Amino acid sequence: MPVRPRPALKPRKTPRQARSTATVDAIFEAFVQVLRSHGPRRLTTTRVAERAGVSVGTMYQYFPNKQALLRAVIERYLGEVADAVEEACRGHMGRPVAVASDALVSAYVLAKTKDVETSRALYLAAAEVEVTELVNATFARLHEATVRLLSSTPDARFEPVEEVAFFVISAVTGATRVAVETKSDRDALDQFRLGMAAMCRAFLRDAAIVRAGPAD
Amino acid sequence: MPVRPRPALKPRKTPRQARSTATVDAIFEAFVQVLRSHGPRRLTTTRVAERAGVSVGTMYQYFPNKQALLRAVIERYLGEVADAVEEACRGHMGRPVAVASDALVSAYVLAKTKDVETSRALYLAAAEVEVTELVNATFARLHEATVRLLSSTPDARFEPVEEVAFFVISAVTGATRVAVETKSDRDALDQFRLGMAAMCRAFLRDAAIVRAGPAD
Amino acid sequence: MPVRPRPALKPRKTPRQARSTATVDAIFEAFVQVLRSHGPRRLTTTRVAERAGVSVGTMYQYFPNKQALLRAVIERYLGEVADAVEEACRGHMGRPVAVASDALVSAYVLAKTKDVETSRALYLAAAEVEVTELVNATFARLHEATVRLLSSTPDARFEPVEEVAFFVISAVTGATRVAVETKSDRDALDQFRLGMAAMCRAFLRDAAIVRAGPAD
Amino acid sequence: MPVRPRPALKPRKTPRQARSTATVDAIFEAFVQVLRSHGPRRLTTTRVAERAGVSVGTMYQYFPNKQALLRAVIERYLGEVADAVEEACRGHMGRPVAVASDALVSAYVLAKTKDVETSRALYLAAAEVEVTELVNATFARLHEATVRLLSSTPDARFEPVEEVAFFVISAVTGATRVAVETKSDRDALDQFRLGMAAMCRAFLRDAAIVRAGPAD
DNA sequence: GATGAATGAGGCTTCATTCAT
DNA sequence: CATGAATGAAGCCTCATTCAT
Repeated sequence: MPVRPRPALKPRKTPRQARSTATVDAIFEAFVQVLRSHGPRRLTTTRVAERAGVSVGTMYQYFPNKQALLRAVIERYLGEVADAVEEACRGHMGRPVAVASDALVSAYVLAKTKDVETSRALYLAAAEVEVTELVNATFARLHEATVRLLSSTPDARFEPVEEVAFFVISAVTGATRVAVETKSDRDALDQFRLGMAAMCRAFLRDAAIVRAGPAD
Repeated sequence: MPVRPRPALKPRKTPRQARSTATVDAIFEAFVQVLRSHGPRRLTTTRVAERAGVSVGTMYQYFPNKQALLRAVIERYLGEVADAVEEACRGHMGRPVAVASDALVSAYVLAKTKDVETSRALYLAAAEVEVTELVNATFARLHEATVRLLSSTPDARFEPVEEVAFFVISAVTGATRVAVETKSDRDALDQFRLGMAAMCRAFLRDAAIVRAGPAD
Repeated sequence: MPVRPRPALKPRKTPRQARSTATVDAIFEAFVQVLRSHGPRRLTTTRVAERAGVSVGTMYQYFPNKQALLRAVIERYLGEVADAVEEACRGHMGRPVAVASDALVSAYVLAKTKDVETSRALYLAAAEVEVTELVNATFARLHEATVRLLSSTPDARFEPVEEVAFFVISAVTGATRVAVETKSDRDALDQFRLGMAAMCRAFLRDAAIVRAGPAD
Repeated sequence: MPVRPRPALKPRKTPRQARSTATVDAIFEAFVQVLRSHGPRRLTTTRVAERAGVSVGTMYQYFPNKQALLRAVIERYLGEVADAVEEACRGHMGRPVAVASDALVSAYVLAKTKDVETSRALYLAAAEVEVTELVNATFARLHEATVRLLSSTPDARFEPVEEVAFFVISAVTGATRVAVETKSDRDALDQFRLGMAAMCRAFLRDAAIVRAGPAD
């Protein structure tokens, strides 16, 4: 499995930045809206372009084909999520397990939950085969960050840390998916976040090999 | 067959049971195979019929349209999974939390893991809007069974059970999805099952309000 | 609109073959007509299907794509031409150069000239890259047949036959193309045929190394 | 520049001659290159402009549409060929048939053969309906020049000279096309030229009505 | 019943041409 | 004037569904 993010799918051209950024944003936004309102099978290039307020031709100037558009949308979205998690991990290296775990879970859930509707829509799009590698690569990023984080905790050691990290990430990403597809209101989602954090904390406490304290 | 009434999509006819059962089975099997080999977008009615060894016309005798076929396949599959979980729950009512939890998790993971390729394929098909309700209904069945199970444990009480159950089911189903999409070999999946069980056990131990023992 | 002729109350003699043959013929005919009336660039699958009286879908059941259709049309046409020439060659092995030459030229020109409009149209289609190999292969067949024919003449020998044959075939096919694109009426074309025969006769007489007669 | 008036498609503007000539040349060159590398169907205005190093907009300043560009390219090319042949004819008026014939054939074949790749490419482009008239007009120029040449030979007379000329031109142009599409290396093409000259000489010797010599 | 050829709407993509900058 | 982004008609092809045999 490829581990690192694919740089791929640049827009075909890079015209005046301002305009093109706006256009690309509009297309991304339209993509999500159409996905939401019509479902993945009725997500057509024409509909996206129309919704974005540009012609198909224009859209094809930015994305060489539908697949590329799909990948670009997913890539940006997953990239943001992974960025948020990585930053949280970097910011909590060396902290106690419970703190680090909470930070990790919170970062992920918040990122996914910031705009539930979008997250929900993109889960559907992520089922397409041409995007599997992107999903896997993102999972790998999350996994790696978690491994690093868990390796840095002063109060516990995990063995094998890769496996423990896999459980944490699987459970968090998987459960969050269910939550996003199930709940819409802020409160419920916040509550989910706290609950999920508790679950991971519990699991990690259990899985930990307690590190000998310096004293005694 | 699932316990609860199926709301929709009966075959149009019910002739000689033996033959029609065989045909429907062949179609279901073909559906999954085509899904696996061609992906959800190239899953066409013609291809499924061809693979199943019947004509499209015949297939339309059993399923009024492609959507109905999709729903029937997903329904049967999810039904089996939910059946397995419900049975496990029924079989472990009144047992200690740890035992009950392990049984629940194992039942689910085993059901999903019995035929990984099929499970993996159907995750893709389940992204279609027309099966969302089915997925939700199944989730509800799992949730309900879990609530019942957790309410029956003699050694612990959960408050609110619904929420605790939600976490367990979310984590288990979500993480299993990740595992199914990530791992293929039996050993890894068995190991995943044990790990997941451990995670839930830990969470439930933590979440439990210890019940007063009979003595005192 | 469906093409199907009402079979009336006759014994169904012609099951599948008849219908598909008729359809393929109709498509070929339509192809040529559209080519004639719209030119190669406006030769679209839709237009051909429409003209043939079938739906695009039906056309795609017979030909997997436009290219395949193009090749099939050209292949059938060039095949007939090459067949005619080969037969003429076979039928004149061992005859004197002048006779053999005339037979060869006549056979080719007649084949190309039988239906000038079609020949003219197909010259346009033959410019497409995906058909070059077919054209070359046909040229090779003609060349080979000519080589055999010229090698069999009792009254002359050619050295190297391959080259002499190349000139004959190049001139005949090339000039015929010009004639077909230039003239339409039977008389002019017949006259062209005779003139071309004369030209080749003259060339071959000149190129020949006279064979020693048996006597004297 | 050709002798006879060009009927169509002047550039829209005629500004600083130097620059526009250079631009037009670049466009023509690009046209041929794109034709060669992408084939006639993928010969797009954008690609040509890009290859020529100008913007599409600029190209449309010189040629009102793609068709006009196509015609201009073909016109220039065919014009050069016809010019070469006409000049050869003018230069050999009154010479003996064999000499005149050789000059004619050589001039044509050399012109077509000077840059085989270009000639080959342009044969493809010439299949478009909108250049038929150009091709015919060029053929007419060649035919006329040949008629004049054959009418000037002191040692032979042809009857009807138009028809004889038609055969010669048809065979030469047609066979040359085959040669250009078949052979690439200089030697083979030179050999073809000599062979073709021989063929025409033979034909004309045969077709000639010998002119009474001055004596007797 | 069973069959599968036929249908045609609709999806993706290209490219000649225009026009605001 | 030159530029090249934007346009959208039109091309190719797929596939769910029907219906005559």
